[in-house]
Amino acid sequence: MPSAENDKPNRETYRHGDLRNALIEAGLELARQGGPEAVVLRAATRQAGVVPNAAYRHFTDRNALLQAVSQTAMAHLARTMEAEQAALPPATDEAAAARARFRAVGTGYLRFAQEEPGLFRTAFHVPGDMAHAAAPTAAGAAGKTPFELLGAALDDLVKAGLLPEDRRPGAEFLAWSAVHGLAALLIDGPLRGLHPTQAHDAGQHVIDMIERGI
Amino acid sequence: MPSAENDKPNRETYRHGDLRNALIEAGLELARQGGPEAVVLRAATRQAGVVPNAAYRHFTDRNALLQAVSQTAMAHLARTMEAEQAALPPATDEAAAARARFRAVGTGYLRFAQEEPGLFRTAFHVPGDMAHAAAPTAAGAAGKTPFELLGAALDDLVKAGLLPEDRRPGAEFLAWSAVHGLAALLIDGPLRGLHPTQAHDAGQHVIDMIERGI
DNA sequence: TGTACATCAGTGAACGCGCGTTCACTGATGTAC
DNA sequence: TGTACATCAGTGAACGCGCGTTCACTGATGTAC
Repeated sequence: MPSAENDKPNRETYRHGDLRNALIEAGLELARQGGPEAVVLRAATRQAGVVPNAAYRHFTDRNALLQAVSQTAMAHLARTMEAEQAALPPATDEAAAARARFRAVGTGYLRFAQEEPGLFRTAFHVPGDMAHAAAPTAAGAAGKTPFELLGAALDDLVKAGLLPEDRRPGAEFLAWSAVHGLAALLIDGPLRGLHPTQAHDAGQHVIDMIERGI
Repeated sequence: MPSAENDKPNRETYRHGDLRNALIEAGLELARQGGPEAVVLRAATRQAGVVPNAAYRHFTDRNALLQAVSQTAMAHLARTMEAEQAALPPATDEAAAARARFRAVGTGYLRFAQEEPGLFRTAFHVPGDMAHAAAPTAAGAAGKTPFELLGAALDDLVKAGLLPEDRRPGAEFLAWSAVHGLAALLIDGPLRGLHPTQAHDAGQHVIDMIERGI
């Protein structure tokens, strides 16, 4: 039973065991450090302790690997957003809870963008076709997507009476634009290198604006 | 007197005449079609009808060329924003004018992003260090930057009494985030391929949100 | 429980490619006399 | 106005590199009898 990764020195057979996942994991590490361009097939196989062409047993080409890595990065983003919601202190009333959950969607999104800029950029990198921030993985069984989390939070805002029903349609794109834009400015725009505290404040201000303007 | 570009067939001397600008122009064309990654030194020299290493008479390396192209793309963005303002019909009063000018800043920004996605991405590509959307070119004498245009529009909003003075500080980052985020979603996000009309509408909605939420 | 065999994951070697960058060069241009 | 010369923009050839991808292979594994 070979361990799933880092078995370069001590693999007991020439068989890897779980190369597909090892390659995705390696790709994630590359993406973490250098974004989507850094997801290089040969580098991933190197990191998995395997010969370059071995990757072709599991991915039709480099782009297929990149796509898998991208989807995984997107899943990580969603998980971070859910974690942000899960960490919320209990709210006094349902309205306050809905509002806190909504804000956590944005805060989690921004947290991930700042803590994992390489993965964030990779998640939103478009290999051929995109929209997988919105659509769940074709291979089913994935958790909620970032877009779905945002939609649910907005629905709750309406239920709690904090957002008029007639403002609900299209609201996700307003909120998403504002938060996504700040993320971009923080990652490779003029707000790069902002102190995490200031970045957090900027995030709260943007979310304030969304709440007011939505 | 060789023409500035496309003189591959009919250059009368082996001297180019204005290679530096020709390379930037070629780089812009590459960026237009494929974004910053497409700004390949050899491709630029090819398009300029010159041998690869000739570029080194004018740029220390590939990155210096990319940076020059990026700055030019940013200038194009600013010019598009100014054009959007200049095309505004005369307003009835000063407040209406200020408001229209503010909205034109965002509309022009989004127009450029959608019409020239490759250049837009290149303008915001960070070669080493960035923030040149905010800071004027070191080599002086450039026009207003996008950031300066936005700042001026916000100042006018305050003067016209449409924005409380205490909301002015930091307002550029709120507005910028929202518009920039929409641009990103339109260019390589889930809103890609949106019909220009719908994209325009989305832009107006985002600007509405900004006006309300700022 | 033991043997024969098909499968297919990973090997080893090689390919062609375009890239950025270096070197020593040449010859058109502008300047000094 | 004409000649000698220094400058330096562009040439020509070459480099080493890492990349994605292909091919024919081998041998560990699981399955059928």
